[in-house]
Amino acid sequence: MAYWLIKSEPDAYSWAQMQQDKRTHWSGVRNHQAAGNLRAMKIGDLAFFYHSNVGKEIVGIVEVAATAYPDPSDETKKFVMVDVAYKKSMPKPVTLAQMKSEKSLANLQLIKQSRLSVVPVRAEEWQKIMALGGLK
DNA sequence: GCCAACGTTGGC
DNA sequence: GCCAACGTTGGC
Repeated sequence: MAYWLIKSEPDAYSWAQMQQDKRTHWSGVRNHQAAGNLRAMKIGDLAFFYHSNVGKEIVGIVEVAATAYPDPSDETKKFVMVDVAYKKSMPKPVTLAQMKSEKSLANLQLIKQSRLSVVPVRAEEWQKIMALGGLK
């Protein structure tokens, strides 16, 4: 099983909305590298839900519920989307500042490539962030 | 095919 | 509001 981190601006689609919807189409990705990550997702993979711009923190966890399929909102037919389902909220949101101050998270793709909206997370990074967020 | 100009994302 | 990073577009 793989781990990921997906970003959303809360003004566009917030965690509160995700909790309400329970499941949503993760559409609108228009970057080939991010799309490649979407294609690599498997059912049951977990992803952190990160609020970019406003908040700049990981607020929850979602589970991949459908693997990549064509994004109908993309006229070029090149991009895909996945479905994700609400899993749980972070008892304590983990901020970007917190992650940057952790030496063990120095290689986070989120930090190294801040503009990418779908990034992989290593297992050890996942565990570390879970602990920071008050889970397990 | 190169590269300058421009647009977008996202942190500060 | 500014700026760095980086992707895309279009002229040549």
